[in-house]
Amino acid sequence: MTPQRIDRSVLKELDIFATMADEDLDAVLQSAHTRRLATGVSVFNQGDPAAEFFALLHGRLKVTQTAPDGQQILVRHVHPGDIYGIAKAIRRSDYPGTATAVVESLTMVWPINQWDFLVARCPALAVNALATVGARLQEAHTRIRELGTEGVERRVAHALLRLVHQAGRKTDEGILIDFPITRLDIAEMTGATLHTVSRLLSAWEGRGLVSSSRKKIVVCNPHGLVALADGRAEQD
Amino acid sequence: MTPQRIDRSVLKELDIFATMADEDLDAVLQSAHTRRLATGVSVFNQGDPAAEFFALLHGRLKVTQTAPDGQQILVRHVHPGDIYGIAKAIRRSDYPGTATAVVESLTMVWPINQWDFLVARCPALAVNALATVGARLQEAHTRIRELGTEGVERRVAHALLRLVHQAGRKTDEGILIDFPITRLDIAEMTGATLHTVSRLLSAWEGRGLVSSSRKKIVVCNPHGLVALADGRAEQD
DNA sequence: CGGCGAGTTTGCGCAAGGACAAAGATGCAT
DNA sequence: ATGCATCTTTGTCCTTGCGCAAACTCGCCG
Repeated sequence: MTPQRIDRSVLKELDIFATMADEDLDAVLQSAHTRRLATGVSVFNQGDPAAEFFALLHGRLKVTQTAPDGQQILVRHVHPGDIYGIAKAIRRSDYPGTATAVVESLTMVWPINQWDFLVARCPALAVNALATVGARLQEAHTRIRELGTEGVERRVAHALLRLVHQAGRKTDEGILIDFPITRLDIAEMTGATLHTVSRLLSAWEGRGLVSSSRKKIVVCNPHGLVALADGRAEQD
Repeated sequence: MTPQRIDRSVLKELDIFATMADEDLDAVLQSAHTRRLATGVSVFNQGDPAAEFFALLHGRLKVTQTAPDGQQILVRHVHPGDIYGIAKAIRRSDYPGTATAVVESLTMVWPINQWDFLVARCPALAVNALATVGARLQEAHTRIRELGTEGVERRVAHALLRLVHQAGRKTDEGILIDFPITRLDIAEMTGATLHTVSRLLSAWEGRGLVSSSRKKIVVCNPHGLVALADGRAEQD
């Protein structure tokens, strides 16, 4: 499938471009192209020279980071409308993580040198990017606090609620996390082992809080999960 | 002591203003004033409406964040030359944490409404702030990785090395962390208890890695500490 | 349609480090 | 000078959740 024509209106969906004038949007479109991503394919790898930056149009990505000793964490998921891979904006010359499609996805791509050009032309871009990165920083601090002060059960509950917030879709059994996610993914998000996550989900399933199967999680009782996350013991 | 006259040259020391033209610097100075902070005094408190933003000239601050359940973490230290409290830049109307002077300090202060004004006048400000926040985000991810995958000993070793990097001063016994810091502070930086931190420092002191006393830590053998942080067992 | 690989479940034992407790140092304040 | 608040050390016990091991299930690919 050949890269398709993208319309200005698509860009306006992206927070980062939302405040830009039409002619600036056209300039942004000029230098962009799109790329299809099959499930499991990586957009960039940790350590690669940062040659491009991106915005996700459809699908989902996960961003992981691996330590020298091989230990891996899941940094965040990328959802439609998010920009990502903006290493240049934070003055890195390489990507600090690896971005991988967890479902078939479609992304916009810009050559990295366009960043400075676009920012010069439209300073609001830097301001918007600052807000985006700031929001990520706050979420990171929240995770640090959880990792430092809460037990595994509460951390996993928080992570699940965050996923519900980011990618929840109502169904008749409850709220579905609307992309494939494994026990290992959740373990890497929460600093647990996949074994512990599996045990927790089994226990919760028994209590009717969630309903899960292979790569799929439905939260049946969000209220109960919030109680768990807040550390209030569940009482039936 | 009355607020003293600040010179342009002072601003140029701050990363965030480093690239600005002289007349812009003067505009920045116009709206600024300075404030002395006695040890233990807070500059702003978590949840306060964000009315000002700041840059530290002398001294040290610590930024803490407290969860609803009272659990606290130490988010970071603020060093001379850092800007902080820029809630507005990341579109928050309140401060997400509390900043407290750990030694007598001197800070610059701007009314928050100056932020938009200054950014409009000098877009480089947003670009520089983006780089600063980006660097903090990367550090936060590193901490998340450590918290999720490493044991307490390695985490404390990493935290200590980071402190050495940020505020190390050579002395003849080794590298001194150049501001008062308690076991509890380190515990709140690493997700440990002050008891465990105390035990670790005692053990390390026995091995000649560090030398510590009340609110004071000297790293005697940085190389050995790096070995610990990397998870390579120490062999004498 | 059968096999294989990725993902999941579950059991068991153990170790890291937290909880609790109490005593000891240090230095500031009056 | 002395007393108190803050910070630190150390001991003992006990829980959390990880390590290891093994079986099981699902769905896809040939």
